Amino acid sequence: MKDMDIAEVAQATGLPASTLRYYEEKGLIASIGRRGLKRLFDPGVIDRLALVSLGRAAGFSLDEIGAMFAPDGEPRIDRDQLAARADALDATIARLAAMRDGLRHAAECRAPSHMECPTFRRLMRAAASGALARRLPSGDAGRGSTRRPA
Amino acid sequence: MKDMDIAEVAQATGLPASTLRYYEEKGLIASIGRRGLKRLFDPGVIDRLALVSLGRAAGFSLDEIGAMFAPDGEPRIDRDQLAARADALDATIARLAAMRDGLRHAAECRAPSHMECPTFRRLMRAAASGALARRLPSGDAGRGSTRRPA
DNA sequence: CTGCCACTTCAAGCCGACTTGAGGTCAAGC
DNA sequence: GCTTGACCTCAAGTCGGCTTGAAGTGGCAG
Repeated sequence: MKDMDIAEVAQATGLPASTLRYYEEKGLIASIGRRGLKRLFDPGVIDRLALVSLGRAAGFSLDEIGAMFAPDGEPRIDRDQLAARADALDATIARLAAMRDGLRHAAECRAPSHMECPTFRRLMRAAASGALARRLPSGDAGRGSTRRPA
Repeated sequence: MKDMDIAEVAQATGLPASTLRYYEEKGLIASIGRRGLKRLFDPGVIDRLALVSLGRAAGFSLDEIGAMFAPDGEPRIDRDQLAARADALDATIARLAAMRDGLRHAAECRAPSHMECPTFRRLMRAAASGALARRLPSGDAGRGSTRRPA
């Protein structure tokens, strides 16, 4: 197999063509040329896209993923960065596990109202204190969501 | 303490006044009146906001949270809904744990390049297949993010 | 009574990751 | 040679959860 057009890459990866164009624009992938207007991709782009998907699944932003490819191409991925992300995931997991346990208890609790269940109230207090607040793994790219330092 | 103005509620909850206005607009909280233009809140709003924070931490959207308060006020929360969310969290946790293990391994792996580490490659394949894709707990409010059924 | 400033409203902006739509190009098949 | 339709570009829209900014109001200290 030689080079692929965008439809073939889309087919192979399951990603819509619009996403592939967007990724190219962001510099995450590169086409090797054109036939007329049409982009031609090297089959290696498939692996590259798998790497992008992995990065996304791990919670990295597209910009962060872009930074992981050395400007000249190869996937220079920092092991410290991976370890940091793993730690962040651990923290997230702990947070989610606490929520899950609390919810599970509240779902099964026989108190007439949730407000009368001590576990539920404890959970509420934790949430109000911000201890359970939704913060994405790390990266901290300051979206409109998470609370500001006040 | 009688009723509170918006600054006091903000102070007590750590939420910015703009957020409180936004929540009121969405029907998540209600002011009990005005002094001039200024909103007055019943101190009970603090608990209500704790509940909202809890819902957010559990991954519910503001609309879903709004639906959990019966239109007439009280927090009628469906236990099935809580159980479902707990299950969803379990699935998310499993996914994140898999990622964490994979990242940790890749970070420690002595292969000269990540591409030569079988564990890393397995992870890449899983990500490419969509098995690790970021899908929010449930709710499925169809944001632009998660992949469409094709 | 006056000035101040904390509050108000309303519309618009922002973030990330894409999607969508209008309008254009061109390689290939008939 | 002509049509077809898959591809192209570029701008704008989407989604949720807020924030921000301009312009207005009015309770309360002095």
